[in-house]
Amino acid sequence: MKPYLLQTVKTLAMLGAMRGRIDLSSKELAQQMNVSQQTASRYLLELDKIGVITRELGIKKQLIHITDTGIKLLEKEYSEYQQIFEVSNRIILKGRVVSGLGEGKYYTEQDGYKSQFKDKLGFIPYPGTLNIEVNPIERNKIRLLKTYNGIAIDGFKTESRTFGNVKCFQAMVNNIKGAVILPLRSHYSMILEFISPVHMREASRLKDGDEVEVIINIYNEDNHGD
Amino acid sequence: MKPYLLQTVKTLAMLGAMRGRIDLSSKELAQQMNVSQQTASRYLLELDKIGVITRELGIKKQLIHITDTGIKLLEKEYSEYQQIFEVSNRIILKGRVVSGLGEGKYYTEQDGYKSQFKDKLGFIPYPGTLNIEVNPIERNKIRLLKTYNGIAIDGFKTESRTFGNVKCFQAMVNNIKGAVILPLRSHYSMILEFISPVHMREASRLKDGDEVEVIINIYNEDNHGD
DNA sequence: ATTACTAGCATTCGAGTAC
DNA sequence: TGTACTCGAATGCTAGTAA
Repeated sequence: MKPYLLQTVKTLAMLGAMRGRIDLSSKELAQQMNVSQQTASRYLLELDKIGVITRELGIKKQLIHITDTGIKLLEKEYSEYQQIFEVSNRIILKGRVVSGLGEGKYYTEQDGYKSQFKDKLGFIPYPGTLNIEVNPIERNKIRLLKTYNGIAIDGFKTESRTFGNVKCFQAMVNNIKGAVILPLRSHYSMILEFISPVHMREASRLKDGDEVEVIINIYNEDNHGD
Repeated sequence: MKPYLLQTVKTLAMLGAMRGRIDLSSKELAQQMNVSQQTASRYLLELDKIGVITRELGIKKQLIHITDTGIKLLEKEYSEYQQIFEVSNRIILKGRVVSGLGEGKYYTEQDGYKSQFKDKLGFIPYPGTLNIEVNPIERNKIRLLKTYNGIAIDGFKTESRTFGNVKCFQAMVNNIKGAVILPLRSHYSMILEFISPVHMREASRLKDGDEVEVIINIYNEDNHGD
């Protein structure tokens, strides 16, 4: 979608073309958008061609109506602005399912962690984590996520070794509730580890390379750490 | 504002550049926007030039942050989408009662305004205005409000000075009918001034810091100004 | 009145490439 | 790696104008 066409549909919507047909000449649209009459005319032709609006040419102006395709376009744009301004208590990011080294299973089976997961998250995770390689462009969101306190899971010691502190955030993948786990001290990683009461790869039919959306709950904005 | 630049700022905002600096290369932005690296680089240069973003060039990527100017741009766009989807003949917003500088009393006592209030609003306001500091998250609604014509109150001159044009909207606070007043030419303000036939602080037992809801009547959608 | 074509100018694009 | 310049091609713009 060309940006100027999107702006045109938006302008039409603001003039009421989403709710019904509006009487509009290319000259009027041109004035509204600060372009020439010819350009406005071309915009309308292009939008018509790609099925975003319907037109009926009258003897004078034209009757313009935004189609469902056009409405979907606007809704998508609107929801993106909502994400920018309103949905600040959660972070949404996309990534791909990848295979880990089996470490996730080892960690989630430790009683020291398991009991805390049950107490603080309300579920005992299925052994193993779903590793999600976050889309490179969204790694800034991981950095942002790390500034929130989240749910603290304390480290502990066993006879053989030490397990470090981690923090969790309630999260959702493919409509299944769970949590993402972040090690407190770690190098910068683009892999998110997701745990849930069920076996994700089975319940959600996920395999390596599948793209998933992770919705992470960060509770509130005052929850900043560090 | 060129449409493609607006889209660029929106993309940056979705990547978190409104909340803080984000690490981003022109190549990554290019992928996100489906343009070439060169074009993305130019977009960033243009946005920097017009003061919409700030950049810090690092050894690798660049640190990008959206300025207040850029945020205002996005807010304007967002409020226009709200207008499209939230069809309503009124704007509801919340704020807190704050103290003014006594100016409200001075203005509401001017005969030049008083007579027009009586004619056009149907009441003579109690001397003084109830100043309401609008909840920051709802400041976009004020911008939206400003795009409506409202009820025009003409400016006038006295021997000593000039009083500017203002516009009003019928409004309600704590179930008491009155109007909000907006100066026609003014910098961006988060303070709404509410007038009514009665002394609001007394009739409604309001004091500084109290939260109030303001319901503003904008009549109809064709009532746009400018 | 309109819409919208054509022609030519202006802007924008991306490949190549310097740094 | 990066950023960002040059420059030819592609796209977009408007004036003139036909219908």
